[in-house]
Amino acid sequence: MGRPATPKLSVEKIASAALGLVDAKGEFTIGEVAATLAVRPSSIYNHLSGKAEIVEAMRALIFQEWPAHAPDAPWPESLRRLLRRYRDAFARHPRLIPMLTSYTVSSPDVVHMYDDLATILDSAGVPTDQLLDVITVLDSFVIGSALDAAAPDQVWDPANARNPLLIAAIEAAGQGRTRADRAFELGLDLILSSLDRFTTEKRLAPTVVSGAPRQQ
Amino acid sequence: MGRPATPKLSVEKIASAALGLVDAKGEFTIGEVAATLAVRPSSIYNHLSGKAEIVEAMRALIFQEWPAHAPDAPWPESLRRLLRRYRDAFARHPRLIPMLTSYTVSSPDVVHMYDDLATILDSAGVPTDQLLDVITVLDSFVIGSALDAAAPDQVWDPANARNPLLIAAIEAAGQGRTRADRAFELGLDLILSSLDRFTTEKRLAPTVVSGAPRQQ
DNA sequence: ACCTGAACACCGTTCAAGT
DNA sequence: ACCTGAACACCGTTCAAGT
Repeated sequence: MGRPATPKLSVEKIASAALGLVDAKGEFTIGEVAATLAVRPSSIYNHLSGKAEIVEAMRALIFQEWPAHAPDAPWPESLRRLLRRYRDAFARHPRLIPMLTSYTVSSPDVVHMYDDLATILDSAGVPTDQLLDVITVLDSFVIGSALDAAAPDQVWDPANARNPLLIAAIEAAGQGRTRADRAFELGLDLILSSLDRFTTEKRLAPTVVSGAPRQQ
Repeated sequence: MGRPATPKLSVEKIASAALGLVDAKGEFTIGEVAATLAVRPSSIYNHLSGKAEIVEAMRALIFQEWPAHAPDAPWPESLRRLLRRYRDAFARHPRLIPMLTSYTVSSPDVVHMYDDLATILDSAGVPTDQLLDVITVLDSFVIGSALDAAAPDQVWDPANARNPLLIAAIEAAGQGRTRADRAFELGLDLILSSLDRFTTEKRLAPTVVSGAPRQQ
């Protein structure tokens, strides 16, 4: 029926509708997004060029308004806060995470955060030629932890284990988000305390830098 | 044409054909798998009940013949070897990784490895009620690192960065797998050295265990 | 500039028919 | 037991037509 006086759609409305569907059911189709917005599927293509672009718009949505770095805390605390906020941005939409695992790092929305990260690590004394490696380690841990938080509750089923030690460990640990959160904090402790210790020395893990031994 | 004298298909043949397609093009369709095996798409369903089961068969394929734990090395070395092997199992098929990120942990193929992991960590002195948290940390880091290794080469594009520190860091670091491998080894160093230090004390990061502070 | 309806190629899955 | 052909519902995408 021709174009309406005021547009019925926008990139944000589309991304937000898709995000609602993913949160609720773990997936989305163009048809469902269109139905949510009371529109025909082909209308979507006036605003975005395909499904992949909808996913990118969803990524932009959850990283929207990344707060500027407030550098007044000592670096371990700044770093800890940044990494928590980063993981939380993912963990608020657990079913979305698997859709974002391709080329996360290049997304322009996240670049701001890496800029902050670089500043903090530099102030911590990480040498320039190891800065990207440390960023990669932190990034890998955060994304892996977000995926872990996205996993269903019963992933750690004692029935799947054979080792009595593992069975006991599963029963001793909680379930769901509490377990995932606790593990994330432990990982932060392990990584940051090593960083703290190593940066007081001249460089990190010198034996490894020149060439890592591969496979046993 | 009815059934052949000897079956043309098997679960392994199907998984292997699909894996070849994913390695080559990053995705697969049932039709392509069927074509590769000179068979009609509907034939697949005599062996597997759908696309999701093909993915599970691919997971089983890459974890096939997980070697039994040889516990003669000191634990840090055993742990290092296990984690490298775990990551390599993924990293050999980088484009497959995003398909495996849902419910990784529950897969029966991987359980064997977690049994080994529990044994090693126990011998390292990790208390039972923290064993699963440590396993989760290691698992998150390995999976995050595998995803990083799967990322295309140009993810770290200096053009995307604004912070001069980050730009310098990107230029100082290499590209592609070498960079990813180096970062993985650094992460192992950071995590394992903390583990080593903390397990000589009575327990890991005691302040965090009872309840993690969330969001700044 | 933006919504619509019709049309397209393609995809996963089912199932009766065949040996 | 296992391959086939036909059929299905569904999906992403294109595009000329309408205002």
